[in-house]
Amino acid sequence: MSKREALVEAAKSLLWERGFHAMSPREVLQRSRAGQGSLYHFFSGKEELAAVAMSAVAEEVSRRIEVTCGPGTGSGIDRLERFLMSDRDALRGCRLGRMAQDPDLPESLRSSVATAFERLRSVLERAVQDAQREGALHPDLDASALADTIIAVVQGGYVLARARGENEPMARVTGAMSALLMLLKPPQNEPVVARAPLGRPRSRKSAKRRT
Amino acid sequence: MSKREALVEAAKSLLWERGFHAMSPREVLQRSRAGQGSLYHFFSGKEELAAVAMSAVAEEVSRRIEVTCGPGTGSGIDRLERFLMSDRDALRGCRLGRMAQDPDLPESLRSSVATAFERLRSVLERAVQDAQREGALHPDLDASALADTIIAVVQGGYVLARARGENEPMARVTGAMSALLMLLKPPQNEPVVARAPLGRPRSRKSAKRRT
DNA sequence: GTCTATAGACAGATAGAC
DNA sequence: GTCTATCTGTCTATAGAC
Repeated sequence: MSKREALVEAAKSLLWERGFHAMSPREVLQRSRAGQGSLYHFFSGKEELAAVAMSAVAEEVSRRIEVTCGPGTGSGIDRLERFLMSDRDALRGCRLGRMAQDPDLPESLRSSVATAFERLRSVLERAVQDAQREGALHPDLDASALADTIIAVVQGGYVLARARGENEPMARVTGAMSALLMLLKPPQNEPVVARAPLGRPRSRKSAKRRT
Repeated sequence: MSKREALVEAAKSLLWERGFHAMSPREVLQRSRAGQGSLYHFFSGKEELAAVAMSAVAEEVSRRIEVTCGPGTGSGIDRLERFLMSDRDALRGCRLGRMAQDPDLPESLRSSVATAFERLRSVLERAVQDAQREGALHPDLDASALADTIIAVVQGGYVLARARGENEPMARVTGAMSALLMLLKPPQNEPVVARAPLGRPRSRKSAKRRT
């Protein structure tokens, strides 16, 4: 492994474990067994190294989701279920979500995180649409918004898990969300006459839109 | 306002805006117009000041939720709706959730965050139970897990909003979650004969439990 | 109680030899 | 390309005068 690769690998693990500010050149150098010279030879400084590392992480995460939950890996509802119930080390935190919450995060890293979340939403949106087509999910649901909501539940699971210092809240909320989806099968095919309206009249998109 | 109060107020705002590590004594001192002496007279150091500030924030947030969404403030479903649709400056971030994600956060601050989330869950769990009693929400749902899931959606909304650099994802996911709840009215009262089972057989609690 | 001055450690970056 | 030595700034904390 080249020194450059070693530096990026060290940066990736440190970003995950300790965040951007605590990813000091000193520690990166120790882990990668490279000297200062190498770091500043390949990169303009700490930020560029971190940006390259973050970009790699985003690509890895995106690709993995696409492979495991993309179209062709099962029914829509199965893919949603598979995503929700993936094994997660909640206390370790999400490599993407944690960065998003860092107030000091430079824009060069944030944009990678944003792109990864976009790709993830795209995969889940497709799964929701398939589930609706397959009759496993209520057709009135906004696929794009529901996809983001499923992502939000997982991200929130990380937050609650870290707050409590236990993994349990993650399984708790992903399990509940999964149960919710199971309850949301559309009305049965038999000719149903004028069932009660589904919730009060409201736009299916978010009701408020700020700025 | 005493110097001590001024220090705590400065710490509270800095924790929110910039996080724990960036809350430097230097900046706290500038904002509070106190000198180094005052800080180290009232507190053992940065960490103790931050812990006191965080505890105050947690208390404020908890109390506000209890006042606006607690029992006696409307029907269960209205209280859940009110919580989900509260005005939030998503880009500014959640004072509690952001701290939870900080890898460098000392235990003395984390525990305050944990307590606040516990109180919040308690308020929402009560609202879910009331909604179920009032026939506005499906009785099969686990009230405690659903309460945590609603919290998770909001926390995830913050993450997605910050990742994208826009407020919009917050309204998007809270709106979608709200719509989901509206679809989850229990089966109508009319004697329904043998409707299809609600989702596949599964425990209502989280399906997996780690550790 | 509150202040200023200063210590000691480490951050991020540069210089220059090999 | 890779190294070591060094620079400058900031961090958290302490000292000691008023």
